[in-house]
Amino acid sequence: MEQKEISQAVISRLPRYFRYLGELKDEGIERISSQELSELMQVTASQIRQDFNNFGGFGQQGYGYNVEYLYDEISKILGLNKTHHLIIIGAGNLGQAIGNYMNFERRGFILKGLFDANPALTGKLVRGNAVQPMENIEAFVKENDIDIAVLTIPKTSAVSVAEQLVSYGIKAIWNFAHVDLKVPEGIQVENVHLSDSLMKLSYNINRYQLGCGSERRKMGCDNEEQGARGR
Amino acid sequence: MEQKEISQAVISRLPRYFRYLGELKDEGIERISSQELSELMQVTASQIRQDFNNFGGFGQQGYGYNVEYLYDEISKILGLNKTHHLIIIGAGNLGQAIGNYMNFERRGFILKGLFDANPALTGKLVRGNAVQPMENIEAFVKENDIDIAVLTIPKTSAVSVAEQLVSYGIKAIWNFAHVDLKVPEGIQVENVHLSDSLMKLSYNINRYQLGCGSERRKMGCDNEEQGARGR
DNA sequence: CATTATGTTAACATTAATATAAAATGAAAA
DNA sequence: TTTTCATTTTATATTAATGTTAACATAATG
Repeated sequence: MEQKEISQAVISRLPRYFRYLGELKDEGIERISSQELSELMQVTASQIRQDFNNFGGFGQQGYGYNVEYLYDEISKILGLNKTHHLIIIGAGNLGQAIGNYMNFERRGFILKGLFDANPALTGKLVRGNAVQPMENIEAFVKENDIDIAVLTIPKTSAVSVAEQLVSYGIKAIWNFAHVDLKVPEGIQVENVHLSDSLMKLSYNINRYQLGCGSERRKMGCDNEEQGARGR
Repeated sequence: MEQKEISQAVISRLPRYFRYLGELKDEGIERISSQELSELMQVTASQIRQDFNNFGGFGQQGYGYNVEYLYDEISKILGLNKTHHLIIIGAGNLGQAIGNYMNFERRGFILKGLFDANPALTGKLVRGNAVQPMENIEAFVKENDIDIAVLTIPKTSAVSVAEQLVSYGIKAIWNFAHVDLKVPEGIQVENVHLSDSLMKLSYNINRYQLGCGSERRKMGCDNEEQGARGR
């Protein structure tokens, strides 16, 4: 049957295709060619075709791609036709923000509960869910068929909490803690390291300001000063 | 001088190195070899050496890398020795969360102000900063030497607000709005598309559950049903 | 002087871009 | 109406570029 593993590079691009296709669909556009989509999204047409082809070719020669069909297929590939139940561990600012922001519901990600170690937060309502103490997690996960845990706690406790969650049967962790989690094979982790992202931005600002942006090399761009290295 | 462009793949790894080196430093570790770091970080030693070498070689043969020196160098490469002034546009849940979370201050990212179109939020204090109306942005940016704008507003207004920010002289945008911004050459944009990240997680859950995880192919893994394609 | 461990070159693997081939469309001609 | 045919546009194969890992030669250590 020869089904090859699809690279994460491709997967990472799917949500963006999905977003654009959703917009096209909303505009009532029925069909689109890789060429048109290419201009819209600023990626090469060939990459678009290659990406879609990984999953078996959704287009038709001479016609292009049917927007709605393609949208639905990508939706299935991403597993958005299934419902996921999630809980938020850490009901601080970020946890609450994510809880309240639950636009995700539309895509099948249903928030079922929030937990926090701080007793002051217990009972606080976030989008209709009362924050619970950490002790409740185990029973709650087992009783409510929870797939995904959102980790919005400080890094100091993140590793051990993640371990516990896994032992309770959680299948995936959306990790906002600034630490690398160690999980067994088969448990999915998606990291959102905000500070890493900000540092990358900082690098690019810095780099561009040194005149070494995307333009040709200029003299004096090399800002390495020769300092004592080694010890 | 032959300074080659460093790929974003490398840059993306720097913050993680930086994090590990910071931890080592805090533990009082003075030196480390690429081999040791490799085991700690679960990447190949050769990649570590290759990455560091992009910037001119921070180690010494027979010795390894001096933790503190390397930490400082990466810090400089990432531009963390410079101060950046930032403002948050959109003081909703997410904007407030980021504002409050300002651990970033330690790295030179100083929050100077928040802005929101909703008058109900005007005056609300977030980490000591009163939320201001959008009309104030222009003057504020010019008077306070603002580098970075954090965009935590709905996608409907994000594009036009980004354009305005650029016209006011902003150099970089940390974009949390779920839309692609169009900015002129030289303006840096770093996107944090949370829903994309969640969809990627969903894909991987789904994929693994079909038994097609990282293990060998199994029969019946192919869940493509042959539907009508084209129109 | 043997060992350690980097820097660097070379091999390999992956990803993206380009070129070619084939299928379907849609319009014009029979 | 049917058929032909040029055009559109995908799918596939090929080539090029990029990124990663391995190998090795060299320098410093102890």
